[in-house]
Amino acid sequence: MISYSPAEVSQKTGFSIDTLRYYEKIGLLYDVGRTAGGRRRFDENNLNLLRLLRCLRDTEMPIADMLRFVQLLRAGDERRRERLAVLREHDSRVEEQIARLREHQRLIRHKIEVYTAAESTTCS
Amino acid sequence: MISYSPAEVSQKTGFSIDTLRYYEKIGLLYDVGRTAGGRRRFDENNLNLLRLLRCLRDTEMPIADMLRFVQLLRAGDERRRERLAVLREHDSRVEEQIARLREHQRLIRHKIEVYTAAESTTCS
DNA sequence: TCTTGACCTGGAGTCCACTCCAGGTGCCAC
DNA sequence: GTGGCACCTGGAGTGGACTCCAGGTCAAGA
Repeated sequence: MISYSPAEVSQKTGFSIDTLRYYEKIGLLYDVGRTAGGRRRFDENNLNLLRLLRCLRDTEMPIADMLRFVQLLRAGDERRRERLAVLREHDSRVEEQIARLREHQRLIRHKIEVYTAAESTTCS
Repeated sequence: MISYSPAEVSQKTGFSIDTLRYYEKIGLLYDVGRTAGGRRRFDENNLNLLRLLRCLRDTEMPIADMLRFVQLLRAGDERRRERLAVLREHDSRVEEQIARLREHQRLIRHKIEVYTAAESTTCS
């Protein structure tokens, strides 16, 4: 099976090597292989998990929640429903997040228009 | 002119009273009135600025950048173009942010389908 | 064989944006 | 005039998520 060095994984996932070590230490990342000399070797499974963690992280899921999710993952099929629930709930939070951003963008764009129209310094 | 107590402003803007004080201390919020006894009284200008700060904050603008923006605000009309530039640039970052969220949402939704379809525990 | 760069560990340090605290004062209703 | 709540200040503390460090090891090329 193909395996990857920390540097390669860092490059592929955008997590720093320190972060990879940190995630492994706290249990977010598991089943990471080692060479005889003790160096990490990451496989496709590790990479796929990291890609999912990247998504969850970038959509504001706190580490503690990701940890619970990973525990459900490791618990196997009997907790599939719970994993599903976590993701569904998170998905709707992402939806709200996007809506909020759009809302804020509206005001920012309004300000842009106002400044483009060259008015006074008051914050109207 | 109508003015508001810290508690009212906190309620209206969603910033805690401590945060209002903090923002004033670091210079994000300026020209806040006081009663004879030293209590803050906020006016419509303060409120409008806070509303804008809320948008910038919620769209991930760091405090340091907001501070630069506020300095441009206070500098008056001659720096209107720079304010405009800051907002335009930020607007496009918000756009990217939304795009990234959508992208991540796609993977999350894919996972949801996968789990709904009841498969193994590997992170595929 | 030697060098060099990537990697290892545990633990301390950093950064950001607040949030809390102690000790004191203002103000309004009763 | 007094009780009690909202508010004041400077400064210390917090939480989350890394990031850095010292001191050592591994491994591939010259």
